[in-house]
Amino acid sequence: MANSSKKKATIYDLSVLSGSSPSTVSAVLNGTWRKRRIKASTAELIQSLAETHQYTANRQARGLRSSRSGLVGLLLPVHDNRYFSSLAQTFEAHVRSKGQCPIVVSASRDPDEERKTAATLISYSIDELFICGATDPDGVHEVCEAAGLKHINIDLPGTKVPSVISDNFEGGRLLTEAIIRHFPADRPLQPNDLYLFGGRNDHASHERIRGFRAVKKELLGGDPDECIQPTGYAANNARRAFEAFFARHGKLPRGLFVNSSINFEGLLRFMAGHPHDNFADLVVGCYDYDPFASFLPFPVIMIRQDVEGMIAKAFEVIEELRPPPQIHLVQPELVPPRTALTGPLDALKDIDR
Amino acid sequence: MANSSKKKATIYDLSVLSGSSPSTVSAVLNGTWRKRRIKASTAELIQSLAETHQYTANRQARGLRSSRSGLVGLLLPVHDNRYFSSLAQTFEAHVRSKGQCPIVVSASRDPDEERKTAATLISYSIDELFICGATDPDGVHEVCEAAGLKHINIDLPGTKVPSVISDNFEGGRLLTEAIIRHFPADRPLQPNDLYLFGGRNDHASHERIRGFRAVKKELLGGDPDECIQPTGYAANNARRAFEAFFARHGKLPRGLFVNSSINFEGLLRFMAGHPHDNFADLVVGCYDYDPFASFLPFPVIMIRQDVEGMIAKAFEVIEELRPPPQIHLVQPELVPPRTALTGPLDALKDIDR
DNA sequence: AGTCTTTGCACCATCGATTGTGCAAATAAG
DNA sequence: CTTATTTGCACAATCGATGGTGCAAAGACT
Repeated sequence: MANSSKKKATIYDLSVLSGSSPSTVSAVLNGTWRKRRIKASTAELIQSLAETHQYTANRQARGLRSSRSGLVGLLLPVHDNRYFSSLAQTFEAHVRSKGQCPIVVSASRDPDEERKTAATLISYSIDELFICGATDPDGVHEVCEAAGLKHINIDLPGTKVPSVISDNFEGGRLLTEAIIRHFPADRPLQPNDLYLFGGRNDHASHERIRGFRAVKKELLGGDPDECIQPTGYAANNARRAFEAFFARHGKLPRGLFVNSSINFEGLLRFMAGHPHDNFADLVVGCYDYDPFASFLPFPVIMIRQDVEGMIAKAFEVIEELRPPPQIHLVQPELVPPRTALTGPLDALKDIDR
Repeated sequence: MANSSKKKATIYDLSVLSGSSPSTVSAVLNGTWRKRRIKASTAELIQSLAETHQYTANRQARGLRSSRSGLVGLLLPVHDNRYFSSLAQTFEAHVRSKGQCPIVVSASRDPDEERKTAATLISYSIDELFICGATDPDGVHEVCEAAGLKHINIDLPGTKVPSVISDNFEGGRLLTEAIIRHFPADRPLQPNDLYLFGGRNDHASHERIRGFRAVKKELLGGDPDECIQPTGYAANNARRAFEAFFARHGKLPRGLFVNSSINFEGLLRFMAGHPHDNFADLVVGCYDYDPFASFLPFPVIMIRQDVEGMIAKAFEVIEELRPPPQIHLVQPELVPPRTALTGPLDALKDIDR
């Protein structure tokens, strides 16, 4: 409460204290002082003053002048999901390692909110925007383009700038094949036993479904259309779809391809209301990885997307000068049942104990 | 590419276009124009110009002048965790509903990084900071205090400003009692059968442990010290602790109180390496809720913290003038096995299909 | 000693919005 | 028709940092 009082020190304060001009102080504190031929002793004086007075630059002022902010944005569909939150975690680490400040915001898969959110971020002069899982990536692109903001798509592709996404076709194939092969040869799956639930009208779902159908036709020799049940990315929609199926058939399909952990939660909600033994012969493949889901009391085969790989690739591509609007595929990984993989949190050192 | 070209429109552009002064334009666009007695027709003209030229205010300039930014910060330990990410999700909705912009950042439970991160946020002139699960809340407080920034603690309490946290003592009691009562009367739990794994040297763990020990002594009549095994909030530490126990006793305790889903993941990692039948008689209580964990092939009793309640309370308290540094307890909820609860995502409308 | 070069720094405009103040023109009051 | 009031807006300082430019003093060189 004494001297280092209420208001933050500015270069003007330090200018008075050091007897130098504000511009000299600025140059010293932003590192350009050698280029400006400031004497080392002057620099040291100012730096020590800055230290004792706890100077930190006002980023709004700096950003206003330089029209950069040091902020890097990540636009997510939602936070509350292990896939997206691990993307956020990994993204943050990358941004921080470049000395910038991550700003993670969600837009609920609403195209309108996506654009508005992007506009808000732009009004803070963010330096780059990573558009992740957007429902309308090209709509967000327009907004960014108009502001001259560098941006890139992740998870769901757009057509105007590069996109880094999972190889959903291959992942869909892998998962479908694993589900089918998980059934013993003496009780093989029939084409009508294997359903895909979840997903919506987006690129990822389309590709996964394409992979699903291709493998199904190849291995089971049939692929009825009704086996595809898109439900959107909402747990309760998925639950209703399972209820509807159950109402019609008195059971679930023996093999389930569940498109995303959110839809899998819908399956849980269904299960909570039905006796256990309905699921004795069930094999679930889920396009997403969750360690707890992997240990459920029926075989759960999962796909883990390569979050670290996607983020790394995205940072690599966004640094390029004028990258073509190309799709970069990153291979996902098949995870057998009862597998506990490590994640981004394992990279953190644990502090006490 | 035509006229609405590369650079963003400013009040000066609109000033020229409208024939008014920049200050008039500013007043019209920030809503203070009535107070400034601007003619309605002038305001309408400027507003329509702003519309057609897609004007959005430069927030850095506004923030510089007004020393407010419209940014509200949330400092998290980590993103990649359902508890914290649902806090983020809920926080975001609250901030957005107030017309401000949420900025969610994690600091890895590192006290030093917590302070640095807070300082960074402050340099962007954020308006408020919610300090969630900080290892050193009072350290962050110093930084905020020095900058005159309103702040509040969530999840882990500090001593300088109000804190909104779960009633961990009560939650610990509830969970412990539920674990004990889950065992049939003919094979009751012995004091040596019930262990607590996980947590660290923080307020939450202390309180949960206090609740655990109180109930244990009360219901089981004993409470050996070795039954408390703090492992930090790291999955691999927890795994090692389970391995160590198993090496000594050839089995796990029949009853497990697992302090957080992160530690529960450590249990999964342990389980992945051991045959299934080691867990036939196991009951797990976990201080955290995860829908998938709730359906694991052994009874899992969970605690769900009232995320919505905590966030709402925190926003309520932070708006008060000079709130005393008091702890506000929010009651958590006991979740029986095989329960699929809804979460913040269920509030979102699903767009297509 | 005189000229040229280098060193070291100060000055000032600038980024875009906000806001206190001042002052004409329009209107009302007498 | 004159004075008082209200209306409607422009002016200019300000927030804090940046970076181009200019210029005096110190040093090098002939």
